[in-house]
Amino acid sequence: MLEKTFSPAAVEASHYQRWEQTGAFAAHVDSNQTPYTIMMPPPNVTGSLHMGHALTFTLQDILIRYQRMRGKDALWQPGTDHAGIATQMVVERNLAKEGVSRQDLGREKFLEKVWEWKAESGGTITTQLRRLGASTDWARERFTMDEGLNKAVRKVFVELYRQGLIYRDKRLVNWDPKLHTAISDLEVEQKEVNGNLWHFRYPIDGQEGRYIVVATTRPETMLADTAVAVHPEDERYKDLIGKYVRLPLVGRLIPIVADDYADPETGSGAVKITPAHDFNDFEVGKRHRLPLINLLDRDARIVQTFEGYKPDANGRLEAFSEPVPETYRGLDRYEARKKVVADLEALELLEQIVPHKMTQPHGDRSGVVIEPWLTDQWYCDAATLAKPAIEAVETGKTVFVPKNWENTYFEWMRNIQPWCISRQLWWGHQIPAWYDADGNVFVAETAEEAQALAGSGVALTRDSDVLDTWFSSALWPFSTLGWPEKVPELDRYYPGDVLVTGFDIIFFWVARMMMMGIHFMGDVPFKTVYIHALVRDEKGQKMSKSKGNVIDPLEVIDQYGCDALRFTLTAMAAQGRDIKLAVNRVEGYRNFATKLWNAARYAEMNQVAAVPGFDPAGVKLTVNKWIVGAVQQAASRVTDALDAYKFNEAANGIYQFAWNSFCDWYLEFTKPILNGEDEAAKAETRATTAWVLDRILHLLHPVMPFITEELNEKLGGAGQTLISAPWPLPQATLIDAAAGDEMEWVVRLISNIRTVRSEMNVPPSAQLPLLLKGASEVTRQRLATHRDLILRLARLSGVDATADDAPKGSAQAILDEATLILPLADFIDVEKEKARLAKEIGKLEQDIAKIDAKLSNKNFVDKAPEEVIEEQRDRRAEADTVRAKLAEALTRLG
RNA sequence: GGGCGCGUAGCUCAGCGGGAGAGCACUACCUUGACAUGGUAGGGGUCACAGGUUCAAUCCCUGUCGCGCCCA
Repeated sequence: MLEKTFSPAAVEASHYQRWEQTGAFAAHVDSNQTPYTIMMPPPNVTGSLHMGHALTFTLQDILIRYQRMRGKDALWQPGTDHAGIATQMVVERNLAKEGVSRQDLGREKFLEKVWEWKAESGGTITTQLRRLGASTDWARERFTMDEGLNKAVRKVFVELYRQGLIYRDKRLVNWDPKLHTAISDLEVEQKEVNGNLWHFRYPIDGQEGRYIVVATTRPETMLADTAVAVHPEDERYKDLIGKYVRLPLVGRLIPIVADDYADPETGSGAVKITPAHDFNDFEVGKRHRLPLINLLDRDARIVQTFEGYKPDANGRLEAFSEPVPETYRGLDRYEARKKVVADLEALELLEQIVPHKMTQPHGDRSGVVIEPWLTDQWYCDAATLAKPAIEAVETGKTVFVPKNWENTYFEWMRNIQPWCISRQLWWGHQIPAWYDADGNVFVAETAEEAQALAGSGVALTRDSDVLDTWFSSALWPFSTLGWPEKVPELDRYYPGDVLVTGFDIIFFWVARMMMMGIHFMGDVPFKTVYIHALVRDEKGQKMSKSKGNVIDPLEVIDQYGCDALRFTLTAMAAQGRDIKLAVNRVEGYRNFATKLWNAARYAEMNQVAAVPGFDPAGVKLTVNKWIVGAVQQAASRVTDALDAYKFNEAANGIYQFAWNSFCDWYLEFTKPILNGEDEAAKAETRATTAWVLDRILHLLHPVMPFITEELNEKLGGAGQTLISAPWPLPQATLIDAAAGDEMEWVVRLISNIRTVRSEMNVPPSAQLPLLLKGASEVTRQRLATHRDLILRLARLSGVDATADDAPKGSAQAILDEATLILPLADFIDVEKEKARLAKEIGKLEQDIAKIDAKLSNKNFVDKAPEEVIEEQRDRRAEADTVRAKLAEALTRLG
């Protein structure tokens, strides 16, 4: 006997363990079944499960469980990402508690510490994934720093280098002065801040007393100015183009150049150019072949000596150096700013300070202001790799769902910049490049090969930098399968079927997997990209620790059960809309689990048990034919929804069937049968009930795996675990339309009587007789068939057809051709019943008037399709019949 | 500034050319032999606003207002 309520905590762990131990999650590379692959976006190894994970992994798990039940050889490839900066920071923070820095340890010892940390704490997220019910093939779990994946990374790097798609370049990068590494554009967050535009007077060389005013948001960079730019059409400055300025504080002579970049509307219209410290200025510098002067060190402090680079006629850079005015050396960038402003003011070269709103780049990990900085870095020629990746989406080889995300993808891919792939970190894939004493570079997969390239005896030093974490993530769809080894998994599981992820990662990851997958595998990495929503709090705000509005999925699971959380996220996962999650929604769906549990409990109490060999096509009773057909409709709704990634429709489809059809009506309909004497009918009904319940468990299993598996086991489910059971495909032949009509009529009859009773305040305990006037033969037949359940559910003492008019003091209602008469003189308040009928009639008259307006419109009758006109006529006739009968009933009340 | 999306019942959201829907909340009644984490019935919406297309617009188009996100 089942307990009165379902206790998720008691069964979740044991079912999960059993699934995992019996190999239910495993893909079978030798199987004859069609493969179905989902590559799990590897969560950050430092991470712990948040609501966004809960959503994305629930949806992936639903797809995998569904396709597994459809008979596919399902591979859900799990793993974690080594997350370069994040992991290095975590380990450094731990070391700092012992007063040790990574520099104290040295690279090798530090990396040992990272691996130690990974062994101890790196399993947090995968343990939590198990609590979510994720049915991934754990035996195949990979880590982006695995030896195998490292091999893939080295091979890819070397091949791209040899193809000229990876190169070393001196360019401006986004430099994080706190973490001491370059970061990619995507790791930079633009934030609006209140700043100033400082207007400075720069003296024109050779024209005593004449100045040009430049406006800047970053005064300190003036020390490294190498030009002033004005717009070529700007009348104010036309005569100054080609002249020189004597840079204050430094004394450097710099040209005034004409460039469209100078906006006559902004500031003074003249802009100082610092090519080594601003991305726009860098481009201006290139156009005018200006020298680049580096002003800052890796901490964003003023250098001791300016390092300059002067382009020659071929654009090659030639190094030079210049002294830095002594008083600025070693100053932090903000101290330098104050001093520059103060010094210029003292020289009466500060014209004005205008408050100015601007956007400032911040490192997404460190939070500090990012410095554009001139360094040597490795770049990947993303523009070339992007071309076939764009084409693959244009031609539909890869499809985005919902489709509008293609725009985001195209927008970024068509304007893609060179991808800076080197990072000045220790934790990550070290770049497979070696240098000789002269700085010549040798790129090879191993030190031995590099040595061979350089020639024996040449002393080589390996590049100390590592690759951007996303470089290894980009290979995930094939590196996890064993590439570059030629293993059967590659043929079988590549390309994957669908990638499920949030839109925030389209650039970081989806785009890069597309580029690498197509380049190295010759095919797209996945056929579909399903982009789901972000989970927000109930007010629509992003969940964040600082706001304190975080809902912890594990706490929700503890409180309401994993199934309730999964169902909630699924039911709210409508395409194209963020999920605003409120805990009371979870409670509501927990109640659904309870409802299902109790339906099963009821079934058990009534000796309902699966009948081997039960044939749903062979049932005789109308009520059973009806529910068998309704199961098909539910199965079809759920199946179609899952195939179209409409997760919310799938959840609602099974919810409505289980609760509103099966529990609310079928179980109530069949109570008189189960309590009756007809043994054949009882047996058929028990068998049908067991079968329907079993179908519900199947259809619900992908969304609510635990309760369904538990009930399947408790009810004896044919000795098979649900996770491995076949999916209930809808069978149209099992739908009996006549049975459907008949039971729907019964539902309407009962609902009608209940409404009248309720509105007339008839006590629920009172049993009333029902008379039907004008009932057709079909209606009489139906009445006879379902007499018992109608009496029970409508709380009637009897039901009979009659030819007589309603007795005095009757309440009346209309059901198709028949008038329902409830003689309730003892209860009825005639005035109230009159009012009730009048209200009904009023509603119908409004409907009729609306339809009449349409039908009398000549344009409508001429132009609307015939079936629409016909439908309106039918609706009018029906409404009019009911209205007439109600009017008659009203008259009879006197 | 460019792009994407959203404004439908008190709340959270489906629907998307021909009868306004769900869950939660609310009101009334009900401890009826599965379930009060329940049952039955009910109230509640000029589908943001203004134009246009159409026989017909919550739905398509244009604009306005408000909100969110992404990119510069």
